[in-house]
Amino acid sequence: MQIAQVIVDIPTSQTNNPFSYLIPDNLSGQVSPGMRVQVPFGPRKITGFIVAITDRSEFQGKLKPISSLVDLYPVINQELLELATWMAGQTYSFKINCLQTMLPGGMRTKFKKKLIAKSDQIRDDNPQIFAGQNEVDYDRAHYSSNLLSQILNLQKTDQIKVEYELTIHAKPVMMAAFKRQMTPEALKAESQHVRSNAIAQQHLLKLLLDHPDEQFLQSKLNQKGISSSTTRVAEQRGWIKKTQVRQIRNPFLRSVKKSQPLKLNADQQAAVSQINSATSTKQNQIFLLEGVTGSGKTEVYLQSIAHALSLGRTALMLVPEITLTPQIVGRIRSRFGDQVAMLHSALSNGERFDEWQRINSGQAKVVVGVRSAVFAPLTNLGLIIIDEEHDSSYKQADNPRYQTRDVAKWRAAYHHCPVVLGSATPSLESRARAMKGVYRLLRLPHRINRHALPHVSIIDMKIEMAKHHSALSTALSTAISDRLAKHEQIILLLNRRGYSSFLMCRDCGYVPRCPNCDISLTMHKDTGTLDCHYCGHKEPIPRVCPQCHSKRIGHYGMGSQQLEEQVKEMFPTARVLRMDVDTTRRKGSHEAIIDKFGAHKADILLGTQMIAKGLDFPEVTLVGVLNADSALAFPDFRSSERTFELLTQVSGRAGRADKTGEVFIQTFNPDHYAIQLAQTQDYERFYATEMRVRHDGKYPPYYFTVKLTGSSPNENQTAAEMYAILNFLKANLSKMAIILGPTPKTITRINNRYYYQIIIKYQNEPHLKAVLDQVLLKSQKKQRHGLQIAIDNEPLDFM
DNA sequence: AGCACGCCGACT
DNA sequence: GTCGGCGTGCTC
Repeated sequence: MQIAQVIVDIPTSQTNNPFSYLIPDNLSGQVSPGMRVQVPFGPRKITGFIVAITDRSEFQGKLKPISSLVDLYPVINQELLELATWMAGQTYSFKINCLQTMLPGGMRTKFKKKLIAKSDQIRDDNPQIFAGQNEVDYDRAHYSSNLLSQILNLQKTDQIKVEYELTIHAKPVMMAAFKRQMTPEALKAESQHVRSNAIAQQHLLKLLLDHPDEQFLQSKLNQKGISSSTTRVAEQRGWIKKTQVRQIRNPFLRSVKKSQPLKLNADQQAAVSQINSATSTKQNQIFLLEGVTGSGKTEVYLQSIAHALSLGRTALMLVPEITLTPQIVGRIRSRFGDQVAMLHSALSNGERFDEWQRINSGQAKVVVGVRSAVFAPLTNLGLIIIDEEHDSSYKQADNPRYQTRDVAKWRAAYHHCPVVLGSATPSLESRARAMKGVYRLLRLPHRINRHALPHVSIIDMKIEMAKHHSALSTALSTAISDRLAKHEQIILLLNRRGYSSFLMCRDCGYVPRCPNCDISLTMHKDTGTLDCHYCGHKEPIPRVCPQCHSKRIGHYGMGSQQLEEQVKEMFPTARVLRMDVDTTRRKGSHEAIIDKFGAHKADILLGTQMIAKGLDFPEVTLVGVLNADSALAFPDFRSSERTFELLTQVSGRAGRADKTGEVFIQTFNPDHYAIQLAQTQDYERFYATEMRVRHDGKYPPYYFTVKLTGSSPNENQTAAEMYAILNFLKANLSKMAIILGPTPKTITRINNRYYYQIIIKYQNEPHLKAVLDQVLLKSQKKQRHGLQIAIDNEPLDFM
């Protein structure tokens, strides 16, 4: 007897091990590992993933059979099944969550529970439940406890039936298609009978006679003026036969011209040949490709991918979330054409599903995508590239909290292929590994065509603010006027959305705060609301101070909206474009703004971080960073690294073509090393300085770290539980482990939950994994009291 | 997750 | 005496 081992869709530690189910005769031979199935689980039906098929089970009790199949083919291959097991352990999360993360959104299953009255009498006797319908959706939240017990009773007395309806959002698009049914002779005869003014019918007959073996899509026929009503008539008369054809949605909006490999300089050539030789010899080598902006990293990627393809293998290229702009995808597609699949968050569920299908079926050989694309079901991988490897979007913020780099390394080890980590400003972790020889360092120290780096000036805003209260320093506004006069373009960067403006009463100092979170509300002039960026709470902007009724309540701080207004006021003739979370929310608007600015239909582009990365505008000769320190102000050990990265990156935006660029960095900390060293783009000295800071502070990469966050609606309970965990950790870890906390988080209350955290820093703790697994297990029992524990292995920040 | 079983307070 | 509160454990 064949038995399926199933990871069921119930996120608890008890279900981290598979449950055994019998494979019924009617399904035998059809099931294989990686398929999803519907199984009985207690009184309910749920979905699960088959992870193995065995001929015996450890389980002593009676086995139930699988109810039905969700998939007709495996959606998770053997490699990814193994990866899920590793990842669950690595990230302290449940296997089921890892498996689900690997599938494109929209392929996830949802159950709808339905109540069905067994007779009209029963329906009419229970109007509160059925409201005259024979079948209703069951929604627990909508029923009173009285009604719930009533439903339970009806169920026990077998008067109603409960059904579980499975829904999957992503479905293939089917399109009607038609094939000739009659012989050409018969069709000719038909055309005699058709009225001469039935133009569409005549047209269709002619098409069928001219192309007797073609399959006509309805969409194609529509273009020729043959509507579905015509085809319906034709079908009735037996001219044609209707079938359904699967359509692949095409997320690539524009076609691209084919491009040829560029000539490499010596450094690029050296990098490409080392990577290619690792691919050829199936070496699981990790490369750190360090190259300043404009040094031609992308061409190295492209030629390494080409080599992997030439060996009949596939390639995966990962890019940061906001970088996946048409500019980059276009370059990849122009080289590799339709072999490229793209996976990113701007795709609709349907588009993502279709792209995933093209990968799973082996049609697509190159995948370009964001974080989650690291799970692309490519087989026979020959190369994995992670561009801008230091980028924070590679770490998933919620469960499973995986680091894309680590998943990529696991997959590369599985496939015996190289990984290329590329960056102008590598993370300290990666660079330190390269120095130790764990990774191989490849360098591209020169800008292509020997363009000079832009001239960077640092402006001390302490001095500026003593003179005036404008967001733009005198030097920067003079430079803007100058560029506007020369018809050159300008980028203004406002660091961080959180720096946006808030409301304050000038008489009593009252600041409106979120009722659910410990944070002040942010002003949004366009919607006329005060918003909380943590829980989404919104309220209207008050005209008078709610506390002292003064009318002198106004905004403080500088958001991108205010900046836009100020810039327009100062330079009334300039065409200004703003790009931030608010203006790019709509699908395609990000692209539209980039296109517009690229076509020089605007003079000034202002916005947040998202304009700093990956964009290439040759006409930009001036970049202004308005508040370089706001990242520095964060109470976190990575804030210097973040600041240096950002400043280096934006500076690279200026003067890429034949015009030399100029960069102004406005700051209140002109002497800070992250700002000083960004001025000269001196990564080497930054690395050395920052490593010393990390060493002295016992931070990564010198120490490994784990962050434990506990939260509950009751602050005292949260604190008490975290102290209990602290004691448990102290008792079970070595004396060498550094345990910090518990401390309330920077924003202690979010959505009426109180957050406390413990940080563990360690160099060698062989039992850590086992100890933390126990913490997690114990906390499961306490979850009923509202306590939640999250374990973040190697967190990006300590906040 | 959700449902059943089990042990203590206010009701016909 | 019982109905029902929700605290605990299990689901192949």
